[in-house]
Amino acid sequence: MGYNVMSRTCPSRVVLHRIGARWTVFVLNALEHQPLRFVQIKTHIQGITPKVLTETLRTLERDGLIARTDFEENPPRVEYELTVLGRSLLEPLRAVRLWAEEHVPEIQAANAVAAMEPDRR
Amino acid sequence: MGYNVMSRTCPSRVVLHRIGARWTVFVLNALEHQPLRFVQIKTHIQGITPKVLTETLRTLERDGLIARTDFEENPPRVEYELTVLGRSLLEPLRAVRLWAEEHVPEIQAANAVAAMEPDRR
DNA sequence: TAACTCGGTATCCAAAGCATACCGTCACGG
DNA sequence: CCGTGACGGTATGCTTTGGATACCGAGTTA
Repeated sequence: MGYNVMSRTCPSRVVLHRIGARWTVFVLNALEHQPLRFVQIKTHIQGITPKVLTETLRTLERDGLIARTDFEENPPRVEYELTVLGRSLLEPLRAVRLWAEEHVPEIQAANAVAAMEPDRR
Repeated sequence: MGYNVMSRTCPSRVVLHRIGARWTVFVLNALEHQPLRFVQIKTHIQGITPKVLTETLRTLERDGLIARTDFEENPPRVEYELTVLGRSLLEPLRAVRLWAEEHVPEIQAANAVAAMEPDRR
């Protein structure tokens, strides 16, 4: 398959940029074990604002990674869940997340060292 | 290890956001096989602007993922290469990149479907 | 009828990213 | 000795994305 993320016009470039979008990883991870409602996702991912969460969810839905179900009840109930496609992305992303959680000390150490070095200009 | 990316204050959150930064994946991938010079990286990653590349390189250097060597020659020669830490991130990231390259058609199809649906409001 | 819940918008501001032009140093060719 | 070019970036100005906070509409409950 002739896709190559390094090419400026390659569609895989777009896809990779989308995955890298600030909150994608967090949302997909939040939905790993069960469908969740808007407020539940927002609570789970501490610090995300409703506007950004809405945008992220819409994008993921358009890309076919999550499905949105509006039960049209009242008070409103809307659930988001991973699609098969979205679930297939979980494993690669989990590896990255685990790497992040494992290597925090090394990165903090590197930052500490860099902070005491004279600025390069 | 008590790190959890979902916590607002957790350092792993910062690390994960940094990995997800727009160009990190591309730069690390570019350096996979050998050290490269600034212009080589810029050529390899089509479409990145020099300003953004500079910022990305500085951040990666601060985080200890790449090393910068200035040979102080003339014309200037500066090489960037992965550190051991940076190299350890390659494998998780490669999985994500491959996923992106593999699932382009599905995502394009999902977008095509979404484009013909009436707007939800 | 007033308060509450939920799933968002509206508004405004800050930060990140992009396009383009330009710079300083030195080597080299003429 | 002067112009040209390579390299590794900066400078500038703009657009896009992200963030904080307030608010809304519908229906249910008290």
